[in-house]
Amino acid sequence: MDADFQLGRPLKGARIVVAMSGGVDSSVVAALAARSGAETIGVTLQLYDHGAAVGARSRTCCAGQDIFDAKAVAARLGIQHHVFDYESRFRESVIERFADEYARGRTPIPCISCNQGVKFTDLLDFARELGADCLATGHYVRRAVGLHGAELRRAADPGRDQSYFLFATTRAQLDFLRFPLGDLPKPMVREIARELALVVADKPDSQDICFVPDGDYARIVKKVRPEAAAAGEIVDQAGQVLGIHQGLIHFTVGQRRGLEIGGQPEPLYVLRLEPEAKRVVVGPKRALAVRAARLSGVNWLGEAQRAGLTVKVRSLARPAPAWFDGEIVHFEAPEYGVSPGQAAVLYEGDRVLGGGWIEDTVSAELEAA
RNA sequence: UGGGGCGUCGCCAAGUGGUAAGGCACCGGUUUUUGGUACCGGCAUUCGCAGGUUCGAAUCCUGCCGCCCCAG
Repeated sequence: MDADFQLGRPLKGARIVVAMSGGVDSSVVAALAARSGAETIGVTLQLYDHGAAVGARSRTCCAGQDIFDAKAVAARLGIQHHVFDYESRFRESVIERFADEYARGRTPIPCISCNQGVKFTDLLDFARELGADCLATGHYVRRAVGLHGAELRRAADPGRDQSYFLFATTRAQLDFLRFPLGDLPKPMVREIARELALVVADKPDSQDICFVPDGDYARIVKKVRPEAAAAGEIVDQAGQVLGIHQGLIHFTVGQRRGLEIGGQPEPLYVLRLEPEAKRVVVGPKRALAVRAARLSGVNWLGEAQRAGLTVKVRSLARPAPAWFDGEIVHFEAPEYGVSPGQAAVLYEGDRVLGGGWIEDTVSAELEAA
């Protein structure tokens, strides 16, 4: 299987930089690049280090064993490989921002900060400096060239699509990026890895937040922003105190579990977080319905599309019908669990038009009342 | 210490002689490169305590303990 790197020039003599995380996906991208005939340079960023605590079987990326794996793959493929220490950069652009958001009562998406900053800014600039023709990554997303230039599209394998995490990719970045796995089903990627006998062929997929080894992200936030772990009241919409919580960091809008409030006729969900008062406001599911969301930091890759769009307010969700006026996304049917700090990503069919960060929402219940 | 009511899983709560519903919470799993959601599964050999009646009681009787309300 050969990949199309969309270079518009012969691959022989071209130079491709591959972002290698140490997982199967980016390893296969490196293999496809090497096989294309282009000069291939693998680059791995060391983003954090948990030391010996992180074993070979952990589902991480860009640390410890992963770097070792990336090196082994590069050696096997016979390509150059470089490792750069981006720990401090990652700490401030991803980890600290992650903690800050929680402290503000919002729910961050570190994977997008990481793509936006370290990967598509720092690493991309570095690839340019190397005189590369493109930077290839293992993201499951497609890049197509349309009438108006490069377009970002959902992956062919809907179960693997990662376009949600790439909404902030700018046109300039998209011009330089390539995603060779966007057309492939995951099983085929593993098959290629096995055929080439890459050591990472059967390595488990990374999941959860990469820099949180044990799933206890609250501990990380607490270390950076202790105030986010302060206890407070859990109140209903009328302000009646129903319970006590152990820190806003443990909650997000739409969350049901973890409130530890029993004796209710129906489940309670987090409606909003009030960081100044350290309060968690809860209510029934119907109170969670939202009809619109105001966005900030909008990145637009489309033309003048407004209506007939779909939007995803979380990574795992079927896109919902919506229209966008440039600042506010209007949902045609109520959405539930729309949390400030998360991303709203707009699509026209399979194409990613852009998106933005959710700042606040408009309740759908108010209108019904 | 007169009268009335109540005491069933962490919480709410069915069940008045036939061998403990349900909801909430909690736990586990599935899903998943964010947080969540959703779905599936688990969760009182025991009904305030001690006796008694009965083939059989959470349900009937007796006593005790605790709580609530009204009245002193």
